[in-house]
Amino acid sequence: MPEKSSSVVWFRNDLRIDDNPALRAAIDHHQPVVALYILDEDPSVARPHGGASRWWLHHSLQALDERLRHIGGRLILRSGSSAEVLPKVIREAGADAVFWNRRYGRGERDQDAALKKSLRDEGLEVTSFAGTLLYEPWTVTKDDDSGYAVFSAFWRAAQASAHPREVVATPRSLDDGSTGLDSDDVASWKLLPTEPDWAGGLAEAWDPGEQAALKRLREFLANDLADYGEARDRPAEDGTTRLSPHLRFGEISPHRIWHEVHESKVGGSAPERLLSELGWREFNYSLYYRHDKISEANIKPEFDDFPWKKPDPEAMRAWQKGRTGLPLVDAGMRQLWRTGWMHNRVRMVTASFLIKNLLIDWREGEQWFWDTLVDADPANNAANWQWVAGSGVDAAPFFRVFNPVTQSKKFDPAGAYIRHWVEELAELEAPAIHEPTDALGAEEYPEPIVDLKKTRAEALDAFATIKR
DNA sequence: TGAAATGTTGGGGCG
DNA sequence: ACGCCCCAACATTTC
Repeated sequence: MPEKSSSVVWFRNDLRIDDNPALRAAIDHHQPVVALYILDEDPSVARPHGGASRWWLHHSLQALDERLRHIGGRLILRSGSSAEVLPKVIREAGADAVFWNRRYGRGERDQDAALKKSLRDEGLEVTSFAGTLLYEPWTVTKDDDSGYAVFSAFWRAAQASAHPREVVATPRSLDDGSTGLDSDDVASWKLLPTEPDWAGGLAEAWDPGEQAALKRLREFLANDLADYGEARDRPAEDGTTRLSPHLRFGEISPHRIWHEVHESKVGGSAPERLLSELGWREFNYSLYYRHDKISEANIKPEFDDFPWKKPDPEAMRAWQKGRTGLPLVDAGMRQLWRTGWMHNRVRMVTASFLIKNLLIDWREGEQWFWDTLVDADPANNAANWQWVAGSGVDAAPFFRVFNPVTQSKKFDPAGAYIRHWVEELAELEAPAIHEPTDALGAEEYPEPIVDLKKTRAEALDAFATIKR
């Protein structure tokens, strides 16, 4: 072992140098430092990234490398099984310590635990940190150690349990320990689409990386937080934080957001409202922690008998491409396809439409979102789909069926969101645009592919068959 | 973080 | 002034 031994910081879902406890600990106590990211596509460890997420990951890794170079380091890229690659890099670097921020899926925890044990057995120092969640899922429990099944009780208990830790300072410099280590070229990972290259809209809409994330947070706090409570529901406005993909890849930490919201001068209920959205993220992770198969298995087992419609590729394709004839649904699905993101309210409407008007299994919708969302998150995406389906924990009751026309009149009254995303309807004015069926000028726009009233009734009948 | 059906109330038009 | 009807507005129930 070399005289001056180094440490490895294993980056996973924490692609930032700000408020990164693992990186901070390595720099403070164990220089020189090797920064490592491993592309491990073994599905038994973690769900492989979908297409839009791969695009984001490519740029996020480049951004992290830049940030590390800025402070004197660089990011080493390797691919393969983490269980083999991590020990290999440790040997090559002659490191005797490893630092990482924790992951929460079953396969991830198993892998991390096994690595921690085997590396410690070899005499290495291995330390893990809370970098991704405000509250570790095993710390927010009821008296019998089980997890909470109701969001409000969960969030109350979490907030009462402790304040989230302080943010740790952005390192100004590091002593790079990667000399002589090979790194893959990120381009060789082929994370970007080739043909067709559908990423143009993503590049227009997004700027991956922690600097853009911090900038957006500051802008939001200065300009948008005050009106968040109302504006967040109107998809035509930029009333939401749009931090979701940055959070997904850990380009910003929830701790950073939590503390800056608390320090903001904005009064009223908006700050609390925003924090409760972070709370839903924590809640979803606590469900994921206890239900590893959350994207595959109904949490409520009675939904296993739900009479979903036989596979209907035509309806599925109409939904995916935004050709359902329901303007708000189509606007949302096109925003998703073009930008890799959809406004939260419209996610609820489009999901409700797929599940309850088309009677298509929520898992098909969840998979589509997984492939097309830049913020596709193993906990949030699945838990939110189960929320809409009614099969989840503290989910919306199944009979809560969104009417896409009513929702559109209520939350996009002027039709600005629809007009922006559905070109065929761009000439239509407000009342007509919500139900353009016989409106003049709605060229080439499809008739609704289903009768809302009829399919709603059918969904309720279907649900009645699985009720005790 | 729902919508539709059903029930209730009260004001206004009208004979 | 009264009864009757209509209907909007709101409340409650149901899915």
